[in-house]
Amino acid sequence: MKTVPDPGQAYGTTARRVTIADVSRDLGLTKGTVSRALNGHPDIAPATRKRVQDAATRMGYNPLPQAQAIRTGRTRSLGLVLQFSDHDRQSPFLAGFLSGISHAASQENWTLTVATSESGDGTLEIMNRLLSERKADGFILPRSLVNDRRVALLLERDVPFVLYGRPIDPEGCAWFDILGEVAMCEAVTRLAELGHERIGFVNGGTRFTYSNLRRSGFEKGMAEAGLEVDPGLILSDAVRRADGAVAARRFIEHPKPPTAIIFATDKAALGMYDVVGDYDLRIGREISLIGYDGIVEGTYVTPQLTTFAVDNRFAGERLASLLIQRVRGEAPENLRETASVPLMDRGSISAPVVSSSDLARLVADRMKSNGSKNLTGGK
Amino acid sequence: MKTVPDPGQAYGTTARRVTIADVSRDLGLTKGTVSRALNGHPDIAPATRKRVQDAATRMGYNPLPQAQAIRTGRTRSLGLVLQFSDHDRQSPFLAGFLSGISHAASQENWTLTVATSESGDGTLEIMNRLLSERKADGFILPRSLVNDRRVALLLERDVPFVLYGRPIDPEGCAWFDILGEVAMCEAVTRLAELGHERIGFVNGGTRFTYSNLRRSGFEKGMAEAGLEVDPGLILSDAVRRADGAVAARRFIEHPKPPTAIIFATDKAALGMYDVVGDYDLRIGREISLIGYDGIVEGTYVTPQLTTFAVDNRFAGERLASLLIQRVRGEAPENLRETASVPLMDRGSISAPVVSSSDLARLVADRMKSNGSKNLTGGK
DNA sequence: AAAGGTTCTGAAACCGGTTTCTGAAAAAGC
DNA sequence: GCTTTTTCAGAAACCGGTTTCAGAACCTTT
Repeated sequence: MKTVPDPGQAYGTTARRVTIADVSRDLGLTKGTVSRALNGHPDIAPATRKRVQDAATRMGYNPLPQAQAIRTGRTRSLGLVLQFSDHDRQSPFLAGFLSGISHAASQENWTLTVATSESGDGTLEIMNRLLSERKADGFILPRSLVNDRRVALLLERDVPFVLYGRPIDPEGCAWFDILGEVAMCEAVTRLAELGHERIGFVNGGTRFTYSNLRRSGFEKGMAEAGLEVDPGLILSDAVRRADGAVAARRFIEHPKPPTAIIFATDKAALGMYDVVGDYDLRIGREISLIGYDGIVEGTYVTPQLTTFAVDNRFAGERLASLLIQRVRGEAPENLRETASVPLMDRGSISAPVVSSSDLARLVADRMKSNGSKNLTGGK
Repeated sequence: MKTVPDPGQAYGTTARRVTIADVSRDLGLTKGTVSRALNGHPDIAPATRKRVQDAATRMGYNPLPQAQAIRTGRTRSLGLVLQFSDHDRQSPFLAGFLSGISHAASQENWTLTVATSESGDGTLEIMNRLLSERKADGFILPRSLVNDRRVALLLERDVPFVLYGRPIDPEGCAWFDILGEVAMCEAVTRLAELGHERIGFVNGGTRFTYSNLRRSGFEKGMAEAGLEVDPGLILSDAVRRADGAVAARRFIEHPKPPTAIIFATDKAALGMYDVVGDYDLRIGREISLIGYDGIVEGTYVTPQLTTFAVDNRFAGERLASLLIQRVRGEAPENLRETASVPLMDRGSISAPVVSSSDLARLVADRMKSNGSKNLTGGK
């Protein structure tokens, strides 16, 4: 016959954990009274509550989350489902984000359950599983989508959640977000101050809610600087490095090329480094470049990428804190925060050294002399 | 008075989950019998077991992990405590690693609990907390250390764990590891075939068990190639980019400089790109360079870094699978796996274009003409 | 001073499982 | 054919909590 380890000390020599029965016995009260005292029920006399709390502290009592969960349905754990599409398999932002979440969660004695998926359906499926197994009391949803099925699912099932990124429809949603539109506006202002007049904008994925915001920020900046927005100098859906490279070529070969380009994501911005060599252009000289995200790869290129340094650790902390409040019953309307993000000039912008028309001439000459495509770069 | 939601449908309109009582009622058996049947107890008749299993499947019954946990102490979740030292706050390997773990865990209906810490003490503390709250049945320990207090703790408490990286003392340990020593050996062989004779080695952190292995692999490769190991061409404890930069300078300014350098980590290797310009040297021409890890940053430098492409997703999958087996009772001796790692030549190596002595002359000339330090690079 | 309200704690059921203990029926032994 | 053993399912306790319900003791009110 199998010997079954005493679950109280499932792990070898570990001291048996102190249970609510121990506390109640010690005080001469019943389990129920102790439970109600610790959980703040109003029908416990203040003096009794104090006695119980003191005893719990003294005896080192901590309720076992699982035991609570079977009755309450709550286990004090945050759910995070990361969706790695084929591209961004490597999200360097993760480490900071996770440590932010985990840090804030620890403060309140919560934990973090992480799952990953490869598709939207997979994400919904795994969320359902985590819910049915009660492995998550609520979810942090990274990257708000324009049409976000996660939100639909969670709203319908009345499960708490917090978005990283503002949703289209705020109804029932709590969120933390970074003011990307302010950043984009500031980027334009900065470039305009340097003397740029033709500024291109390469937006990110239109399925994300951030892209509309960033675009409007760009347009606001242009308006404030008194510059005209040329629709031909706006592209979108560039999320990968290769996308950025393609966009960069489009702009560089434009009849009236921009002297500065703003990218809504660093990854796309980095694609530009892959192609400028083909045109004998230097970033931060003939053509200026501003990204957004602050990923570390931006420090490996020359000149380093000027960008907005998003603090993902902070974002993680705030999201975790907001979600915990949400699970505890706070209304979503009271759980909405935004933060600004600082511009970090690392050398990829400068005052324009050539005008747009001179730039066009330079490029034309270069392309003629190059003839066929012994060009590097591209995908 | 607070209305308390029926825990069976804690989340709004969700259908009530089917419990073991539902199944037993349906079959006309008792809860105990159903439980024993599903858990493979030998005292259940095969026919009965089949009936129960079929009914469970048909009715969509899944036991609630928390309810099981309070008796068994197991909750089917893997623990992962990530320790981010001040440096490597950004570990790009994370995404793949996590998705590997999570994927393998999902297969078996397990989940992953992630926590982070900033120090060794913090790591032990959070592991203790996760254990006492039964949020983890066992742990995946990234980065085996020479003196690993996590292992000591878990062995003492008899908690299952799996190491990423072979430990010094195998007693009681299960692990997955990549044969870094074979890689280092192969790196030497490759460089020797190209004609290099003076090869430098910049090792990683000596607190990690991998560093001894990689160094011995380097030495084995040198011996096989019939090359002499110059102790002056071996450095260690280079883990950050800046460390790599310092090491690179040391080697370049060596009286008999190496024509090729092998770094035990990509991050350190990338530091070399920051300094070669100061000496008018070109990587992949006057000086060859091989890294190890396969981090994406290696593709942003020119020429791209030749390195060993570690498959962290695969590692995560194996580790999760091994840990699950370990929790289920398999002996650690049977849970030890290693894998090899392919060399990925992306352009930072070539046959030597100058000899070591010519290289020394080049560097000397350059440094003379440079005089004071208007050098970039450094920290 | 009696009636009616409050306040607070105990007792017991409950959550969804697992495990122990017991005994009836079936199989095996002689 | 009767005893002994084995097989297998039921009954009930248990895990560590939470929640409901009932009632004693104390306050008000009239």
